[in-house]
Amino acid sequence: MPHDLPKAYDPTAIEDHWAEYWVRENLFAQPTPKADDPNQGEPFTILLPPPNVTGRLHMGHMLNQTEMDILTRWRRMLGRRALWLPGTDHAGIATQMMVERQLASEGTSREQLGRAAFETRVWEWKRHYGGAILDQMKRLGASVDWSREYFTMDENLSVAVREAFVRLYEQGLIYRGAYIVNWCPRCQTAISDLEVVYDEHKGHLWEIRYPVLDDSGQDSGEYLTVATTRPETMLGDVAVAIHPEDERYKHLHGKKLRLPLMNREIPIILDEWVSREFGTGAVKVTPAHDPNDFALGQRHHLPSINVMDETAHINNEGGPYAGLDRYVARKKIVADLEEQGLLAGIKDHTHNVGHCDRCKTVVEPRFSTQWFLAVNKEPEGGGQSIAAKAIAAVKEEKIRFTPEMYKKTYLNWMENIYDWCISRQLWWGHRIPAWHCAVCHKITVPGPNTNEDPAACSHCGSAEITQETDVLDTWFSSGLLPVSVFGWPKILGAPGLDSETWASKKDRADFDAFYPTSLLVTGFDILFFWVARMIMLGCWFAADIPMPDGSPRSLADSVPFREVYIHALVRDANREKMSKTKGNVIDPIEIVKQYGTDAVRFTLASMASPGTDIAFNIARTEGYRAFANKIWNAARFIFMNVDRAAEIGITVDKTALGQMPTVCEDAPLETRWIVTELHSAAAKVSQSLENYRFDDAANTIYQFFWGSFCDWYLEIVKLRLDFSESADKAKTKAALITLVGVFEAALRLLSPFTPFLTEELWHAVYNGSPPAKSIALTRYPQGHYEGDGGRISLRHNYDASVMEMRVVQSVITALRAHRKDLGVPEKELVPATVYCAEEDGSLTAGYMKDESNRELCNALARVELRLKMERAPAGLKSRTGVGFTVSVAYEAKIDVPAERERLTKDIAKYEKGLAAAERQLGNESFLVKAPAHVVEGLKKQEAETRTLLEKARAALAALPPE
RNA sequence: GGGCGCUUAACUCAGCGGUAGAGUGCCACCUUCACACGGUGGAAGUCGCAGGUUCGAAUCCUGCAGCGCCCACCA
Repeated sequence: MPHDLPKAYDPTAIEDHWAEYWVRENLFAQPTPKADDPNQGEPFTILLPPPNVTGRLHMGHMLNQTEMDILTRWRRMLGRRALWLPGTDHAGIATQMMVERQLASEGTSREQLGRAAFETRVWEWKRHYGGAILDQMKRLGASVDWSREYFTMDENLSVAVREAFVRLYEQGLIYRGAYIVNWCPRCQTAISDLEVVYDEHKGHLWEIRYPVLDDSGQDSGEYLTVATTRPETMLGDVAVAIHPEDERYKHLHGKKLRLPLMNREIPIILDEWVSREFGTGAVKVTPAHDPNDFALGQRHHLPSINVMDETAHINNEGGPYAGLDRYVARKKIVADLEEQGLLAGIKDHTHNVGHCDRCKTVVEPRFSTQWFLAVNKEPEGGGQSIAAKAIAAVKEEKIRFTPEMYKKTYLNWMENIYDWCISRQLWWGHRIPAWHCAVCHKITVPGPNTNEDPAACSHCGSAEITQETDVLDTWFSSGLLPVSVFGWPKILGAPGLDSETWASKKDRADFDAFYPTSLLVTGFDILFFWVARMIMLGCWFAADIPMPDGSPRSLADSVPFREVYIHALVRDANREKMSKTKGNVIDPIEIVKQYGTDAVRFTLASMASPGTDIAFNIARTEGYRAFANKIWNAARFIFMNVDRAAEIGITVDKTALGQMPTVCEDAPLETRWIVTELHSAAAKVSQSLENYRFDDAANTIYQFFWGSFCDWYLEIVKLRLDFSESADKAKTKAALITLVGVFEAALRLLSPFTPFLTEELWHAVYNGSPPAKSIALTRYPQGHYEGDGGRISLRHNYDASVMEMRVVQSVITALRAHRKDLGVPEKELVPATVYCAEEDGSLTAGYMKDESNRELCNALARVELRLKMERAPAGLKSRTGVGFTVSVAYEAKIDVPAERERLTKDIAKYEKGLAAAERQLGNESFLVKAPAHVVEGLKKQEAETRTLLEKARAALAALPPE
C-alpha cells in the first residue's frame, strides 16, 4: 500500500482528528482497579489543578498541561497505571462576579433576583459557558481520564466539604467569632489574607489635633496630635494610644480627649506597641477598622464602634456623615477639621494599600462575624495542630519540592500562619452547614456521617432554626480534592449515609489505589492558596483512613501528593508579565492554530527549566514547527523507500517493531552508531524527565533526531538502499530494517512531547493497522548501556561506534570545508588525499585504513579519497583535523588573503590553547593535586594542539606571498 | 523591613570547579531525486563589576551595581 503524505507538514489537517479520537476512544481512562487483579502495576496519579469554570486557556495553563501531559504519557508508556484526573473549580467570587456582570447588563441584580433564583442562574450560566477550558484542553491533546471529570460543586464533592466542616467543628477547630477581617466593599464579602494584594500608593498622612480635656471635662486648650492615613475612621475612634515612655506626653497620662466631629470623650491609653518615631507618636485607636487597633482594643478592653456598612458607606454610628461613601466622607471630614482648626498638617506618605485580588477594590478592614479554621490549635482530645502536621509532612520529606527552594518558602509561610477565615458572604458556593436558633441563638452543626439537616436546635430543641447564609471559601473545597475525588468520606462506611454501600471494598478501591497522588504540577502563585491547603486538609483527613490492610496510616501515606513540581511563569518575549491591560497576552489557541500544537508544546518543554521564568518567544516556535516538518519529511523519505523495496519483494517485518532496535557486531558503522545514539538519547531523556528537566529532554531528542538521525544517518543509509537488479538484497533489507526500527522507536521517544505528529506517523508506519490503538499505549524506548543476558555490551559498542563515527564525520567535514576553500563546485567529484601519520593518532589512522569508512567520505564529501600513512608534505593546500590532514586536488586559485587570515586566526587560537596547557602542565602543584584523568586529558590535548599548530604554521608558511 | 532569585554570543536560554554550549538570527555558497519549515561552510562571548579561596573559577565565598519576585499590621 503506497504511503501518500503531502510534502509539507500541515498540523491543522491531522490534529483535530486525533484530539477527537483520543477522547472518543476513551484511551486514557483509568478504571477503578479490581481488588483481585494481580497485574496492576504501580500507579502514577496526578490531579489537574482545576481551572475556574469561568476560565479561558492562557499560556500558563498550556505550560502546566504540557508538562503534566509529557510526564503522564511518559509514565504511562513506562507501564505505570497512569491516572490524570481533570475537573473544574466553581470559583466562588470569580463566577459570582461574571454572572453579576451579566445581570447588570440586563438591568437587574442578584439582590432583585433573590438567592435561590440567583443560584439557579449561576448553574445555568455554568452549563452554558462553563468548562470551555476543558474543551480547549482536549485540543491540546491532554491525556486525561475524561470519564472522571469532576466539578467542585458536584454532589459527592459537596458531601466531602460538608463532612470536613462538620468534623473540624466537632474537633473544636472551626469557630465563629467577631474579628477584624479583610472586607471587599464591592464583592461585599470577607476575604482571606491571601486574597489581598498590596499596591504601593502615594497617599497622605493627615495630622489631626484632638483637644485634651481637663478634669472637669472641658477643653483644656492643649491638643494631642495624631497621624492617620484614613481620617474617616476617626468616627469610630475609642482612644488614642501613646508609648508609656514617651517623654513628650508623660504629662498626659490618665487624661481624656474630646474626639473631634463626634464630640465623644475618649481616653488616652499607654501601650508599648506604639512607635515613638512614626508620625506624631500618638495613634488614634479604631478597633472596628484596623487590625492593630483591634488588638489594642482587646488588650485595653475597649469597645468597637463600626462606622461603615458592607458597602463602605458611613453608617448611623457616623453621625452627620452617615450615608456617605468612605472617600466622600474622608474629604468632608478633612474639610470640617480644617474649618475647626483641628487639622495640624498634611504630609505626603507612600504606603501599601490592600486591594481585592478579584476586583481590585481597596479592601476595608472590617469588624465582622466570620467562621475560622484554627490551624495552630491542637484538636480536642490531643494531637498535632493542622499546621504542625503540614509542616512535618514537608520537613520530614514526605513531600518533596522541585525546585527545592519552595520548601523554604512553604515552611516559612506555614510556620507563620494565622487562622484561616473560611466564610464568604457570597451566594455561590458551599453553604456552611450550621444552623442558627432564633430562640436561644446558639449554633447547631449536624454530627459527622450524616447528610440530614437538623430539624431542631440541639441546645434548646426549638424548631426555629435557619441555616447559615455564608458559603465557604472556594479553596476549602479545592483543598479537599485529593481525598474527595477518590470518594472520601464515603469510603469509611458512615452510618446514616447508606453505610452498606460506603463500607464496601469496591467503594474504597479508588482511594486505596490512587491515594496519595504521585505528583502535583502547578505554578507558585497558588502555592499557599491551594498547595498548602491540600497538604493541611489532606494530611488531616487521610490520616483517619486505615491502609487497605487495615493498619493505621502513617504521615507518609497521608500526604495528598508525594512530589510537587512548581513551574515558572510564562512571560512575553521581553520578559514582561502577560496581562490584559498591557495587551501582551499570547493566546495559546491562536498560536496553536498558526504553528501546530506539537510545535508550541515543544517550545514550552524546551524552555521549561526548573526555577526560571519562560520568556515565550515565537521564533522558537517557528524553529520547532520546522522540526515537526523535518520529522514529517524523514517519514516521507522512509515510506518512499519502504514502498520501493516492497516493489522488488523486500518487506520489513512489522512485528519486530515496538522495541529497542538491536545490532550485530558486524553491522555497518552507521547502523551500530545510530542504534547506540538512540540508546544514549533514550537514557538521557528518561533521566532528564526523572528530574523535571523538560528542557534537557527536549533538546536531547531534537539533537538526536535532527543532528544524528537526519543529518548523518539518513544521508549514509541512502547509500545502502540499493534497489537495482544487481544489488545485495540482504544488505538493503538489513539497512531498511534498522531505518524503520530506529525511526519507529524515535517516534515513541518523541510522542510525549509531540503526540499529534507522532500518532499520525506511527499509524502510517503500520499502514493503518497498528498493534495498538495509539502510540501512547506502546512502550517507551529505554536506553541500555550495559549488556544483559550475554548479549553484546552496548556500553562498549557505544564507545567504539561513536568514536569511529566521530573520526569519519570530522574527515568529511574537513573535506567539505577544504572544498569550499578551493572553490570546488558543489557537484564536482574530485580526487583527494587523507594523510594519517600513526604518530599523530593511531586510532584515526586505524579507522581511515578501513575502506568502508573512506567510502563514506567519498560519498558524503563527493571525493575520491586516497589514504597515505604519513604526514602531509609541507606546502600542500590542506585542512587539518585531530590526527589527520586532508587535501583536495583541485586546480584553482585559492583566496590567499582569506586563507592567510583563516590560518592566522587558527594559529592564534592554538597558541593560546597551547600556552594555557603548558602553563598548567609546568605547574608542579597542578600535577600533584589535580586528578590523574584531568592531567592525562590535558597532556593529550596539548599534544594534539601542538600538532595542529605545527601543521597550521607550515601551511601558512607555504602560502604564496601576496 | 525581612527573605529569595536573576545578570553567559545580536535575541531567548542551558552549563554551575577542569581550555565556553544550544535554538533563533546573521554572513557566504547551493532550487542535489525526504524536507528552502531545506543543505553545506562560516562569523560571533575579557560568562554584570571588584576582591578572595583554589594547582585551576562562568562555576565556590565576600562586597558592589542593575533587574525581578515573595512575605510583613507601623498608624
